Amino acid sequence: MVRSEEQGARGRKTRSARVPPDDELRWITERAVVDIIPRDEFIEALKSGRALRLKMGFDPSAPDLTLGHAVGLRKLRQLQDLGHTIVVIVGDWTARIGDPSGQSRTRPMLTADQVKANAETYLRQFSKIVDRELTEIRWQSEWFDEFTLTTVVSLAAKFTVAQMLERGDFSERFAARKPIGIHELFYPLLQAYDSVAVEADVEFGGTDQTFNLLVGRQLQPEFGQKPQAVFTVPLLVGTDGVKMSKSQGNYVALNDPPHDMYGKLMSITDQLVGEYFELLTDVPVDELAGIREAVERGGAGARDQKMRLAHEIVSQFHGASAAQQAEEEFRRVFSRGETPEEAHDLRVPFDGAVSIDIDLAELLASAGIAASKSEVRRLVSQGAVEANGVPVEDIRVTVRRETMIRVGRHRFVRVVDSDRTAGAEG
RNA sequence: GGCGGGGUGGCAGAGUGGACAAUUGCAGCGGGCUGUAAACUCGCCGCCUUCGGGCUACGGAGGUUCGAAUCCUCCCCCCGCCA
Repeated sequence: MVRSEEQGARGRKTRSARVPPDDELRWITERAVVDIIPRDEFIEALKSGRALRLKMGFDPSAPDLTLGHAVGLRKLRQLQDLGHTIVVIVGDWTARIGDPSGQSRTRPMLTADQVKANAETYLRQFSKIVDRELTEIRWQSEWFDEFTLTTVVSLAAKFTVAQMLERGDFSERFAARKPIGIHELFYPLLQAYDSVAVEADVEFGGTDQTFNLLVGRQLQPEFGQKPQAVFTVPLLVGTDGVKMSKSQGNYVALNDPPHDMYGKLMSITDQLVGEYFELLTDVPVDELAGIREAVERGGAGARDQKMRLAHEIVSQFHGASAAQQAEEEFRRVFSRGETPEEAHDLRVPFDGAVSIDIDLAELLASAGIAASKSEVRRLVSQGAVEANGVPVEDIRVTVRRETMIRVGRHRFVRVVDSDRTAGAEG
């Protein structure tokens, strides 16, 4: 019914947006931007004061959003604040195909329930950056469920194999005689059709999406629509300086608790600090050069810049006081080597005794702190485990209530009396 | 339809009858040094263990053998080329 008010691209009710002053316009179109196609047209559109429909899609195949996603979402937020409309596409169909970038295999089909759950988690994280209330959320199944073989074939008929081979990873695989599934060719097509379905004015994505976004731009005129502009943002590099990806474990998730997020940001390589500031904070552009220099000089100054970065970013997602706490905790544990304020409690029955002997292997493995008992033995033999600051030499240790056990650099657990805890709760 | 290549630990990729829980690289984990950076360095990296050893593993099922990731049979799966 939303659609009925806005029949067709030309008949759509035009709403207005605020026209940004020049400096803001420059921010929008230059900072954290790789390419805008066509640039001039996009800028004209922003100046026209007409509310644009800004499309961004996601596949509900993996529920965790990372700081990498935040780059594009922050851009969308900026535009949303001007009064433009964000249209989020839940890619419940494309998720079944899996974006063929990389040599990823065909993913298992997700059940409708999984998709729904993932989409919900996604949107919750999404809302940390953009205003969900003002966002139009659309599911691909709204239109693709209606598709027949006829529709599919005629859609496919609008593109050629040569056009598809323009895409880097396809042409590389083709050249290397590596397999390319026919269904993979449909990924860009379906994504492109989304743009038609929602009448997108602009589509956003990381640079790895450029090809897909352009296919949308090519397809729209076939349906009598004005071709969308294509807006690409940089891909955020992972904490270790390599491409950020979940399988590498080098990402910062938007859902990470404050101290984790803070810690991960403190562990990024120095060269990344400037980039992270530029892409993920509102720190003014003229300060960026100074930050980069400070980091380059190394030492405590570099660390301080990193702390500022961590503070800035944690504040965005968890608020200033959480950021403050995370920072204090960081200083306490890593700068001063003290034990953390908070630690996961492991409940052990003391049966009234003051101290008891426990099997660390059993305890840590069953609590999920270590992968297996063997691993605990290894850790102990390598001197990686300490109890109340004293290295543990045997997997059998004597502990008292509140004994703090440290595993490696940043895993802490506290032994508590399960009897007492139970009593206190009841 | 014809011909060929291949399925080994998170990945890549050796091994082609015993010395293989399986070379090596990457990733990961831990110690040292530091700024939870980088670089460097040392160690670990299937599970269980009373530390003697035991168990499970090289696509699946059988078989040959004192002994199989390695040989044989059947099956399943993947890939390329030609038509």
